[in-house]
Order: sequence, then structure tokens, then C-alpha cells
Amino acid sequence: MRIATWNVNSVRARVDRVVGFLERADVDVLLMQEIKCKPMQFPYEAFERAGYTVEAHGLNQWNGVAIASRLPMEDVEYSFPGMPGFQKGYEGDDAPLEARAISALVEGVRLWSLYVPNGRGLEDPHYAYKLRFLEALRRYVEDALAADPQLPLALTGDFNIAPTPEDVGDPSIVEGVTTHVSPAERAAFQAFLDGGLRDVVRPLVPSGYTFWDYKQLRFPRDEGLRIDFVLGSRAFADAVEGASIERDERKGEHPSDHVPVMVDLDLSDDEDDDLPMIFG
DNA sequence: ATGACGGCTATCAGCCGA
Repeated sequence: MRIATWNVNSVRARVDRVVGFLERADVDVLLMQEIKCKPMQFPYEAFERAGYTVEAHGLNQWNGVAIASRLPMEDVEYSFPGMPGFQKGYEGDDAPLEARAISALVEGVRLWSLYVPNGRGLEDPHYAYKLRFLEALRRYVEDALAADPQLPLALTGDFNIAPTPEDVGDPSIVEGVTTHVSPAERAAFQAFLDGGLRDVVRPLVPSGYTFWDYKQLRFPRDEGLRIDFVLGSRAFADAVEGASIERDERKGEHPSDHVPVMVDLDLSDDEDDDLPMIFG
């Protein structure tokens, strides 16, 4: 099974690019972020013509997440348990939820498409929201894996965190000045790894960015950020056979500012694949 | 070449993004 996660920065603005990529790259499941539309506005037809069904979660023109799959999707969830909400000027615990998480079970794999809040600024209420969101997500994963340690589960999407200095090539992103690189954000990212998830792409693609700002010639100068990830549980990570960052998708006409991150899985559940047959 | 920001809407200005 081949999956990809992609912050598409409006699915309506570049539906042909997105569907074209799915067909070219032979993707089974695409986990999208920033669809920037409501479900009734989603360009379903183009995906269906290519053989994909779509589950979309969007509340307005901001955020929005969706999953397109040519394999059956089961048990679709909108938002994860304990996910906090946010509304400007609204610090209460019961702020309305945004459309930042959607999940489906595909071939027994629990896949999440996540759009972690940006944070905006270190003193902005959105930054505290970002940290609350990450902590609630960590707790959800902890509970899910405590209930079923063998569950193949992946958190995929735009984490809006550059975990290491090597992930920062954009000179406008500076520790102590901007979000994405603060110790608290990096600790929140590390907490997923400490909780048993693995970044399944980094070992296979050690360097490279997943985002380049539209401004200031960031892409031609290769001044990007690595902020899009696939974090897998043990069972998921053990099934990973390959990974790539689809850098070419940043080129050409009307690209998203993010590129797809792709992962190949072997779900045959045959852990002895690479061992010799003894009584064969 | 990979090129100087681009989506969205209570639109032609302001918000959001990283």
C-alpha cells in the first residue's frame, strides 16, 4: 500500500495537479491538509474519475482535511478524542473545534491526516493552542496504543514544527523569534517519539525540506523547512518499505507551498520474509 | 532552470499562512 500526505493549500485551486500526482505516483491513499473548503465544495468528481473515494472534513475557508483512497475506508473519524478548539479572543476550554484532523481505517491501518495549528507567534494565543493540540494528540496516541499495542497507526500531515536545526533552511525562521523551532514545540514533537512513534521517513530520506514559502525565492534558493511528517507506531513502522519527499511537486504552474511525503508499506504481515525457510 | 506570494471571502481589503 502506498500512502502520501500533502498540505495542498486549497484543493479547489489545484485539483488537476493533485489528481495528476495521484495517478502518476500510483498512490493508494492521499491524506490532505488545508483543503480550504467545506465538504459540499470539494471537487469530488475529479477524484472519482481517477478511482478514488473522498472523505472530507471542512467547516469554512480555513484549514480543512480530507482523505482520498482507492482502497475501502472504514470507521472514519472527525477530530481526535480530546482535541481542543480555538476561536480568536476566546481562551475558554470550550472554544469551537476547527477542521484539523480526519482519520480512516484502511487495510487495518489507522491513518490520520493532521493539520497542526501554526502558532502564529510565540506570544499569540494560537501558540498556546498549538501546544494544547499537540499534547492532546500525544495523549490520544498513548491511549490508542495502550488499548492495542499492535495497532498499525500513523500520524501524517503538517506538524508546523521543524524538529532539528537541519530542518530549517528558511532564514526568516529563528529560534527565540518565531514559532516552529521553539524548545516547547520541539519537545512536543519529541514526545511522540518518546511515546513509541517513529519518524518513518527520516531514516530513508535523511535530508530535504517539505515546504518552501512562496515569497523571497525560497524554492529556487532551497530555503525551506521540513515540517511534514509520517509518524508510525511499531506495527506501522515495521511495515515500511520505502519513502520519498516529492520535491518536484513544488515546481511548475500553481504549486502548493508544500510537497507530498510518500510511504510504501508491505502489509503482508509476514515477519519472516527475510529469513531462510528451515523446513522448506 | 526551480524565479520575486497565494489562497480565501460578508472581495477590490483584510485575514491567514510559516
